[in-house]
Amino acid sequence: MDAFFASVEQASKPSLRGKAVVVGGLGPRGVVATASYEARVFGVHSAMPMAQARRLAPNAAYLVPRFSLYRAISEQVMALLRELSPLVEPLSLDEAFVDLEAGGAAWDEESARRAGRKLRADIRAVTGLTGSVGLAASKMLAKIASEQAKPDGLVLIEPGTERALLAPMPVRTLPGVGPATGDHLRRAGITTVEELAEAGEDELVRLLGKAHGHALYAMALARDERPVVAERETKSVSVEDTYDVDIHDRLRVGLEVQRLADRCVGRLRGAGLSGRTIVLKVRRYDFSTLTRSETLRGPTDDPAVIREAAARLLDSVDTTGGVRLLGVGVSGLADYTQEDLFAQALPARAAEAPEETVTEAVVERVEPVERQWRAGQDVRHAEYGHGWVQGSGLGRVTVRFETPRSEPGRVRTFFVDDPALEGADPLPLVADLAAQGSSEPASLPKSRSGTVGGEATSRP
DNA sequence: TCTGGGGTCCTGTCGCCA
DNA sequence: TCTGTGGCGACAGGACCC
Repeated sequence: MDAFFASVEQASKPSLRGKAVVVGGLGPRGVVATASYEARVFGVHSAMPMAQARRLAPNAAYLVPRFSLYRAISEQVMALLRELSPLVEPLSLDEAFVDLEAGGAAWDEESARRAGRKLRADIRAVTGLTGSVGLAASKMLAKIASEQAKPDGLVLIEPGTERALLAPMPVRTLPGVGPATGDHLRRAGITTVEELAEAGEDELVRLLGKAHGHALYAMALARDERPVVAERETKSVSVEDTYDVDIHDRLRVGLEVQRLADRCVGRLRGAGLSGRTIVLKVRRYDFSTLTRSETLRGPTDDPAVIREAAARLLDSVDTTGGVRLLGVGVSGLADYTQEDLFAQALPARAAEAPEETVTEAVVERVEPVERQWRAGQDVRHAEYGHGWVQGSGLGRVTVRFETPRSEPGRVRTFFVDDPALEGADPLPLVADLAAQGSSEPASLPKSRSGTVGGEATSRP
């Protein structure tokens, strides 16, 4: 999908179409998640600190991400991809590999192009958004093709032309070559894919290590045999928070770690998982990051156990000077717990000690009660109808009243505690055919499994 | 300029054990 | 009994991706 988060916001907010839109964290330490193509003209791009983006594009619209909406749209697109093939590998909310051959959707160049064109049309019809398609004989090449196809295009890499195509490209084009590897290679005099291939496998292994060296040499020769894998097991679950201001108070640090442990357990349980290894992550005032981990004898999803482990790990960390980020994670996952095993062995004991208050403790902490209006949030006003928060401050909130299928709307300002104003669910971007003629208001699918797609591979 | 959040994978080191 | 070696799990850090 092209500039996915920003495109969704433009589709749901008519007044933002054709304008610079930046989606990301709006706090003092936020970064850009996605910038619309109009914002990219100013030099704004993903992962850039928000403060810098605001200097480059002061007149852009700055919005917080609405993940539940993106997820719902992602699921619609993933469903379209699964119509093409059972082998769909989601990479993120807005990208996926599809093995067209396995689904019988394509067997040569022409059929692949046809499938790609139809997919793009279907995505537009179902979501109102544009997606780009890269067609090639391997995942690496399909990915490169889809990058070339953006925005709103389709690129097919013809078999036999791969090496010639890759040769002049910068090494950074290849997946897995980031800033560090790119620098490393540049210092060794390697800047293009051709030079990578010429360097030879042994030299690359010497420079980058075994796994990376072999993999990169293969990619430089356009060799990539990795299959499209539909089901991937989760390996870890984690939550982390960056604080607007560094935390110095050791007591507060401890409390935050407990809170994060509870949130992590909430996620773990939500996924029906438990884990053996507890990981504490601390980013200090100077951005140095350290992790401490502890492996238990068996997997657990018990908040008390995970809180205690996280607290022990914190004991071994020096936080003088302040911390800017804390995180708690669990890995070594299983879909059962050590307690389950005990329960099987001792059914009588399990019955006499019913699950105590731990679950409540986890649930209770989730929702803050305070009323907050965040830029981009959907709202409904008793008199003016559906709109979105354009900004808030000084006890006022500014709302623009418009819907995905209306004309750009008017702006009105209210007191933040105006009783006529309430939070609302996002409206669908495209007229929902199923809901038309029914008394139910149109709404997005709440649960369907899957995620969004961009790349497709085929072996013509 | 001042760096999010959620992941995956790889490497080096250390201690234990056969 | 002593020494060497290799495998392996745990742990910490780093690179990368979206």
